[in-house]
Amino acid sequence: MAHWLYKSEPNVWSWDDQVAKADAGEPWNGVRNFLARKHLQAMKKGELGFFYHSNEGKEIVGIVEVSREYYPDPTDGTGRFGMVDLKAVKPLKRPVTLQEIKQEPRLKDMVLVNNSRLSVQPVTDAEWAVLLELGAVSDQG
DNA sequence: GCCAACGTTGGC
DNA sequence: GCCAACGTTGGC
Repeated sequence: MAHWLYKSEPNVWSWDDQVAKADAGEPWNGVRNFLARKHLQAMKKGELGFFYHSNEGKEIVGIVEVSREYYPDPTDGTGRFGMVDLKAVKPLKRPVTLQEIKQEPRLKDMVLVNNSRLSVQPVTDAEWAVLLELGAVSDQG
């Protein structure tokens, strides 16, 4: 099962906003980048990802799950882009900061480190495990 | 607030 | 199909 990472500016859409939606979930609209779209299209319902706060916080704060697979994004007038729905699963027991990630040798190849501008990123199984460890979360597969 | 990096657009 | 210009992102 693939894993993902979603970036959001907390003053626009924060982890707390996501949690408030509970099982209803929230459309992850607004992606206008072809590589990010490719990742959205590859997602399967039930796959897990990290929720990352960019600009403010600069840390991974929670885990989300794909609750609806790729479908058209009504906010895109060109009709080229789509989105998935995400629902909050659980917060990390302790947030993992970008600084920590950069200092961890096992995470040196993370997309977050090497292509920080990509808003939807794949996370490898190995990276996923390390981040769960740093976030003090043990029971996610 | 600055600026480097990068993706997209559009003219040729 | 190239590439310069432009806009945006996001760390600092």
